[in-house]
Amino acid sequence: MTQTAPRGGVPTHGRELRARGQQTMVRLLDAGTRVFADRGYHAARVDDVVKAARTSHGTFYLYFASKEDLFRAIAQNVAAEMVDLARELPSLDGDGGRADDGEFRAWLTRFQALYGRHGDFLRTWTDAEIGDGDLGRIAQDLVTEFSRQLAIRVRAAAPGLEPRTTAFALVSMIERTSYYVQARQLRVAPAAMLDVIANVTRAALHGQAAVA
Amino acid sequence: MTQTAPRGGVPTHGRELRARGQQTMVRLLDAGTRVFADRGYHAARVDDVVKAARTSHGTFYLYFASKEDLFRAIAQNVAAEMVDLARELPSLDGDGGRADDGEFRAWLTRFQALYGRHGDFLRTWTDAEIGDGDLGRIAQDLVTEFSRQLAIRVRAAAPGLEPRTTAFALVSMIERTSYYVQARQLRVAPAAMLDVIANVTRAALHGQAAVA
Amino acid sequence: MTQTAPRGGVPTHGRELRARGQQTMVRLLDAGTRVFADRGYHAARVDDVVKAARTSHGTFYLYFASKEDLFRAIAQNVAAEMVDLARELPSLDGDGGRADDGEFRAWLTRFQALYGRHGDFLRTWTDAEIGDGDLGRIAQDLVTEFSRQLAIRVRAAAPGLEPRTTAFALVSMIERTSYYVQARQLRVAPAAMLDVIANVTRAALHGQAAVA
Amino acid sequence: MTQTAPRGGVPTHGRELRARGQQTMVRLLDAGTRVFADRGYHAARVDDVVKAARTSHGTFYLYFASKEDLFRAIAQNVAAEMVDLARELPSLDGDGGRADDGEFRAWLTRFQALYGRHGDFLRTWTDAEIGDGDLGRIAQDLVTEFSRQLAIRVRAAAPGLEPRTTAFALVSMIERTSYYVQARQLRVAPAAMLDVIANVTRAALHGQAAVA
DNA sequence: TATGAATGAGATTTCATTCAT
DNA sequence: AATGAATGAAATCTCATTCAT
Repeated sequence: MTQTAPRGGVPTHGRELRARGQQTMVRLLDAGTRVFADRGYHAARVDDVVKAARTSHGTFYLYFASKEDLFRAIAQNVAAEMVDLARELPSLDGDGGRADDGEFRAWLTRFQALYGRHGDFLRTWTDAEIGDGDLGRIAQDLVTEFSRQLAIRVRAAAPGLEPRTTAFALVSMIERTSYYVQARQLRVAPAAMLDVIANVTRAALHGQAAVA
Repeated sequence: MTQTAPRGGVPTHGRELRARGQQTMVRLLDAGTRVFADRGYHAARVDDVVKAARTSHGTFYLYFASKEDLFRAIAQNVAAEMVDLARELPSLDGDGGRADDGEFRAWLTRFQALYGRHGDFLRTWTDAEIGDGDLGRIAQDLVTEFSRQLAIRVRAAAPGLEPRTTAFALVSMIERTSYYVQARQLRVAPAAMLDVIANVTRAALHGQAAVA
Repeated sequence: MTQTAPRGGVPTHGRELRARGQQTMVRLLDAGTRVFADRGYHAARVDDVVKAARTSHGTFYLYFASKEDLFRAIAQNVAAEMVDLARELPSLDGDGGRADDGEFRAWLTRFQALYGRHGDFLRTWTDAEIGDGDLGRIAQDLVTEFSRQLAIRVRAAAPGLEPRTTAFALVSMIERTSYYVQARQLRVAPAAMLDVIANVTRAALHGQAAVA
Repeated sequence: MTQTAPRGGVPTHGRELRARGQQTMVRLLDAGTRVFADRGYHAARVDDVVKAARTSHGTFYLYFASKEDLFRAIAQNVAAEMVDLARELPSLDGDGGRADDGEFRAWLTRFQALYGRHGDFLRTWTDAEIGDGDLGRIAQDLVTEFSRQLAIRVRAAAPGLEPRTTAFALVSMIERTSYYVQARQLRVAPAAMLDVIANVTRAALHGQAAVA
């Protein structure tokens, strides 16, 4: 409080780590992912994390400056994975037929799988985000990049549409359905959901009525 | 943003309320809505609420059993308003032309307005929800009812489609775009968003390509 | 950490207090004075203070924002008392004889008494002071005011001397001897110390050799 | 400010030190002096010390049993230097004129220089001292020896005075003014301060009024 | 019906010291 | 002789809830 001098144990952002250190850090990240997913950001205790990682409080703060810092680190990893996937969105061109549909469906499958892996964590994002600029920015960048990538495909596939807004609507649909499915808020089989998303997307871009 | 009818907010001990008590309760509900919207569920302090309501801690617990109880009361009011709106969804029939489009767009406008009023509060829902069954149920019921109402319209309008899943996808899109627009995560004019949603919906149901 | 909103329980600086509150605050100030004096600033635990005041942690933070805040409050009280005393310094004029000596010696007696009452606390000041601007300022103001008051008397009594520096040297002597006597670092009777200080002061101002 | 002769700093296990070990120990003593001076005893982190000495925690505890042990080692060195100086106090005899004044003033200059070198460290002494017998003794011994040496000179120079108490008052003045000047609590040029101290001392011993 | 005061369990974070290599 | 990693006891502070009037 009174202290302004730099803290003793500076958390590892850039510190060189030996094998043992690497291991501990991974254990903490894994434990954090699990605990945040299980309890949510606020209910998660640093104590839960260190217990899950079989280490001590002191060690935790050797690697992360705070609970928030750990969350941010995990969030960044997850966000990076998702951005990578967004960049691999296939073209949505085609004659309005099913030419490229297969690729898009394959991509949606991968998206659902990724969301399945990270969904529990992602659901806690809003919980953590409140009142914090840094975290909000990561989330916003993620949505923005997703929309941007999709907008590029929309522009190419359906020149008559306003690409940014359309992409944004589709991203919202894709993300939110995954969220709800993951959260089991509605009993819908992922495969059925995928069909519908693909159909709605095709219809939106090419005016092709979906077939059940 | 401002609460008027204290529907759902049952006083702690089931007491009958005189005029003065009514007033205090409304002040607390209003204050709670504001404070939760501003800070989120966890960051909101009971102290903030009682200060905003110009009353005391003691009084707070005369009307609500806990902070969560207050949140639930507000959430129920908001959910009820939204369910009311969901039930007024117009038919989505038509010849695939724009016959009923006007009504749907009018409804979307109302939805956006309602979301504009309650959005800040709704965004904190996830924050509060984690780890709590009771609150989760209100949210789930809301989504379920929305989907159910929309599914009814879908069944009538596009018999070839799987109504539940389709409705679910559209609800996701409508809700999430509103969320993002409200949260200003993407700069899109509400009107433009409305156009796109209406078009995507029409395309999804009637295979009519959207026109910018 | 994430929180920027004002805290719930704002400490009492200006808050109106009822009788009970007044009592509690006084109990905390008394307890703090005792505990700081006994253990020093760093070794003193908030827990010690609340135990001594027969109250709880929560209550403590209702009245003081932090341990430092409590220290500052006590320090200000003590400083104010000492400044009051400084302002009552008698004139040091005289024919070089003992005309005004009596008054000065009476004042020194009062100073020693005051230092006797607050000395244990004052000794911890340096301990607390490190790295904190606010506290340093109070201490500096105290020394400055003491020197200023004494310089006024010196200017009148011995026009040939540089008043500020001389006053400063005398204040140093007065303060430090009291400190050492209080801390029992040297076994000297307060009365003997007083004689010497009075003699040195007279000699310094009027060139009158002291008589044992 | 920089430590050279590691007098007093006994290695933890009484080991004999090779050249490399000597070097490391000196680096730690130097670093400790700097860090304690900068931050004070409590705020100084062992981590700060090892960083400043470009070594590790493990190594630190190879040379010193604890943080306090390091402080004590440094304190002993400083105290020894000051005691050496105290023993070189010149005679304060004289005919009451300025015969020996020059020597005393030269000594004061050396004192000020020494205080200038070690003052930042000395100021933290009180900070560390609280609640610890061992450290307190070093400080007490230092003051005692200073007073003793000065008392010898007083006894010779002014037989009519009570030597111990008078010496004690003068030591207090000399020490405390140096402290304040060093801490820049009052803007006084060291040279002006020296003049005043010499004058007050002469007046106290020989009843010779000071001349500005 | 209202309120100021009090509570205390529990959370985060720090850091001197020890361990294993 | 040296070191990076780990430890865990202990400290400060928070805040939903209850109490006494």
